[in-house]
Amino acid sequence: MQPLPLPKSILLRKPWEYRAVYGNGRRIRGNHLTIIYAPNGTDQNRLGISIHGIKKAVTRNRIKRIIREFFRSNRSFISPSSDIVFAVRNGFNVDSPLMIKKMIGHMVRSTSTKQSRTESL
RNA sequence: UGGAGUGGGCGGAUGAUCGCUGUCCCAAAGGGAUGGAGGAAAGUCCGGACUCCGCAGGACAGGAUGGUUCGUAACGCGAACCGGAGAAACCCCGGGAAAGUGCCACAGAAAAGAUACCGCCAUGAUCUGUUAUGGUAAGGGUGAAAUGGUAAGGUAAGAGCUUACCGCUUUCAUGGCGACAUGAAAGGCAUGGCAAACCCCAUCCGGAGCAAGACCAAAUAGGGAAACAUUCCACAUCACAGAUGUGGUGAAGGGCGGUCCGUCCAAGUUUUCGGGUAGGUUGCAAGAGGUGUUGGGCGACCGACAUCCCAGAUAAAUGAUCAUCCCCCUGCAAAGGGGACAGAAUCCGGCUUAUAGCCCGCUCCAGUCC
RNA sequence: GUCCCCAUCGUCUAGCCAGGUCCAGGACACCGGCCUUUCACGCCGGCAACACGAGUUCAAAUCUCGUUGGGGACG
Repeated sequence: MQPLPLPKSILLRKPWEYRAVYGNGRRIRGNHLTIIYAPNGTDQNRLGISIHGIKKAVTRNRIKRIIREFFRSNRSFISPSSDIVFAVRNGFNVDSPLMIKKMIGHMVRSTSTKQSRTESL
């Protein structure tokens, strides 16, 4: 394994940063999960996580850690460098990084094919 | 052996790689060392520490607690004991209803110092079916609850009317720090229930809470002050609306307009001051601390000595993968699946609630054998 | 994080403080009937709820404790 650090400088932390992504971003919808991303002009992706409606602190922390772990190992899964927000809603029951990797891979692939189709048309 | 009750403990382990984070060291990027969730971190139900505000002293109001004695910084917590209830252990309950007010639906005669529905008894009347008056509260009936209980005597029938025992009340004696227990005497029954109804008694409590509080401090708007500017200011004169003269200062912004003039609009510009927002620093972790030995105490707990430092994040760190082992389930095996409840946010002592599985101790009941 | 409040038919609510006549009342909605040529209006009837679990009490929507859910204040 090569080192894949995840410092705090590439995490979204302030409310206005999240608002900017929500305002200008494109959305990919999944099962109780929406990925919103907007190009940020830097040379790397930045990560934000928003969890709604999950009351147990244990599950909330678990989801946050899994998403961070996925992002750490797949830093550039969206091609132009963007600010990416994972918006999780109640009912999200993914419990391992492998599951989320499959899920997000599926989501990204379907949207990219759709985009390429629309572009070809 | 089976069942029941109750108390305590554990809450998967080790290693590797990649990440996050606190502290320390080398220090220019960066590197190294070391630490990194719980018994409930939860609910926020109590009690404190800490911080700010308030405060002569006292009383009232309001709130909380409620057998006794200890323990504790304190508590609504804990320990031991007392009483009640109860096959047993255990669990549970705990001031006052003979200070006052209030309530006790329906049913019932009557729901608290008032009385008699069915009854029982006596006397009178009588058409022999009953009826009037009086006595009585043993029995029946109502109800969640009915005016001491049982037995004997007694009586017209009955009744603490009398007696014995039990209960109750009062007084005394003995034991105990005390709650209370035991014994004796007297009274002759007075005292229904509800205080998680108002209330009375005793004790305790000032209010807010780390988003407390302290410090540093952008941008924008607004506030105070000063300077400058505005057909302005100061002084003098006049016929006092205003004009003139002298001196000072300065001719700045926007709209109409080709430009000047003109006209309309706005009140500004600069400096500085303090409050203070975003943001940052601090409070912020050595403590009513843990562990071991030992002394005191029935125990909760307290003392002495030694030793250890054991999370401090801030859109908020403790994670992922792999390997080996442990426990449980399925399976002949190989193998597969699973390992609860749950995540620190100023810190402690409790309570309550959630919790797969496992381990240990004590008590009671039943059965079998000796 | 700290501190508060609330929960009753499908909806809005009364009753709770002072427990009993409450298997819980009213309005709108819904269903059925009457009226009308029909609809509406009106009249009559029906359906339907005390968040959950313990406790106190003879008796709990009401009093006490806990749980769950919902909402609010503090930067």
